[in-house]
Amino acid sequence: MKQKTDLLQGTLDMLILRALVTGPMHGFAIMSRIHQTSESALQVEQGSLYPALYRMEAQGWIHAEWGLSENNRRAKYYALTEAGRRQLGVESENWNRMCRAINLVMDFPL
Amino acid sequence: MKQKTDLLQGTLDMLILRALVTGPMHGFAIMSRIHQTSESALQVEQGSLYPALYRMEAQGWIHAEWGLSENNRRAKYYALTEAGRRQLGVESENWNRMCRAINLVMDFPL
DNA sequence: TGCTTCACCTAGATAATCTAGGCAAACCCA
DNA sequence: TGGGTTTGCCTAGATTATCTAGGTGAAGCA
Repeated sequence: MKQKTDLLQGTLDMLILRALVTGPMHGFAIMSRIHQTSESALQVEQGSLYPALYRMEAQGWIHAEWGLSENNRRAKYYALTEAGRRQLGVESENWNRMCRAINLVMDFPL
Repeated sequence: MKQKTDLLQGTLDMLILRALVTGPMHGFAIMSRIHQTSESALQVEQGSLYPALYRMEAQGWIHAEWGLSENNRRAKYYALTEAGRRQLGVESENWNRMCRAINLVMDFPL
């Protein structure tokens, strides 16, 4: 049985980029942010998050820097780059297009 | 580079089930139907469609029967079962929940 | 001292979809 | 009659994203 918290594939990068628009955050905070703003409907697993952050840093969409968290623990802060901001635009548009297309099919008159 | 026609993973079964609500159809027709009703935004590949149809028949969501197409060619007609109709409800609800959740994150105030 | 929470990391499994082929019959046209 | 195009079905293997299930270490608290 699938978990209801499974993400739609292809949306994780977009969600992370979107979370970072408000400013640099560390991985753990990104996780909680997505969980909270989605009203607990979305739960990103750590095993998905960290590889994604790596991928995205390699792509140049985000930039990492070690720092200290609010709780005085070492944490890696990720910040959106210019390329990341552009990528967010692309993915966001793509998402809207897909959403619309699927809803066209779903709402097609019987 | 990803094709813009790539489907969001997890939505294919739902789209097929939805297409069949209007009545039994063969695979080829399901493909065109989805393409048309989505205004060409969605393009299901045959290599995705047929395995999906098999999966879904094994699950008991659809029932297949050989027949003749409008063009007088042999074609396998798929019909929605009762279980398939229920499944469509489940997946449709799930899709709406996910959509809403993602949009909550995307539209979160800065 | 020991438990819990925060925070990061990774290997391997899982599963959905796509790529890229192939087959056969019907129709059309020369 | 023969060849090309369209219709329609099928499959093996690659790709890729995400999850599962483990792990580490340091901070804070009792």
